[in-house]
Amino acid sequence: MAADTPSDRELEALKILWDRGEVTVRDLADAMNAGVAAKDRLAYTTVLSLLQVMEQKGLVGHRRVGKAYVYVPRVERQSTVRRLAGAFLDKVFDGAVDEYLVHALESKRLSAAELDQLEAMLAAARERTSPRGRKGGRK
Amino acid sequence: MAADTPSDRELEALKILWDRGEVTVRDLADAMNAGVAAKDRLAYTTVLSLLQVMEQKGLVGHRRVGKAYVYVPRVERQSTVRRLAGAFLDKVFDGAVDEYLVHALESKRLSAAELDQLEAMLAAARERTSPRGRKGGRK
DNA sequence: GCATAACTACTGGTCAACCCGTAGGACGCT
DNA sequence: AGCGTCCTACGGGTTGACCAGTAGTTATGC
Repeated sequence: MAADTPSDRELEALKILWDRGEVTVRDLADAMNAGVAAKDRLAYTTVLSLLQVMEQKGLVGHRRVGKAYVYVPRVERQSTVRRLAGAFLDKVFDGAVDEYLVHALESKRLSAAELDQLEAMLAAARERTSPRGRKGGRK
Repeated sequence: MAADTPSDRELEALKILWDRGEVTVRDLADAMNAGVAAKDRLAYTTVLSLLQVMEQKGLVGHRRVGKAYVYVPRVERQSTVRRLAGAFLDKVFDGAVDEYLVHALESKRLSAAELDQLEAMLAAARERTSPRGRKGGRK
């Protein structure tokens, strides 16, 4: 019962679920179809099917409210995203994080604010790796 | 003809291709089966099929050498990986790089060497973002 | 020449993701 | 009760990834 990993569409649904806390099928269908070309919109029953499969995977749960079901996420955003990122890392870079970050840094242009934030995270990561004796004790 | 994006297995093959420059079908099959439980090994013809599909996608090319084919990559590692990373970013984080990096940093433990390397890259990224006027002029 | 070994081409089967229509049930309104 | 509306359940069709066997082809050794 380890809660399967979401497919692309399922992730899309989960993002909305995480955002709203809970949704009816119609809520989700509307959200997923918002701003989508009419020809590419998903049918209501398609979204329903998606949720049913997701429930079987342990990704969501539901309860009855009136005549309709209300769905809630059963997996955390944090852990889910982390697992996806880890899998991606292994798949593409065989776990070589540095290279992965190079591409991340190069593929997008980062704002100065983002860079500051990253620097802070790097420092934090450094702390975590060697909680003590840093040599170059900068900053 | 934009050279389709590789599937998981195809990426696995491409990594070997990039590493060796060129391979015969047998080379690749052996490489992919190295250190794999006997029951999970791929049949020779499976690898052949994989390469044929990859060729159709524009990912590899081949030439005849003796009676066998020698396959070579037709896509660059750099651009391929970059595209995969970009797609992953959009899919999981809607393109929010910073959050993506947080997870990267947190999901794996980084060595001190990796951290140093990252710091250097950060500095480089900073240069790129604002080629001039750095204020805190450190280092 | 001819058998043999290794290679390629082709076809097919399985499975998951994805999409949707139809049927049937529940509810409210008149 | 009858009807329309909205909901869920269920079955099915399509596609791409993946895997592998069979048949035909080519080089090689004798």
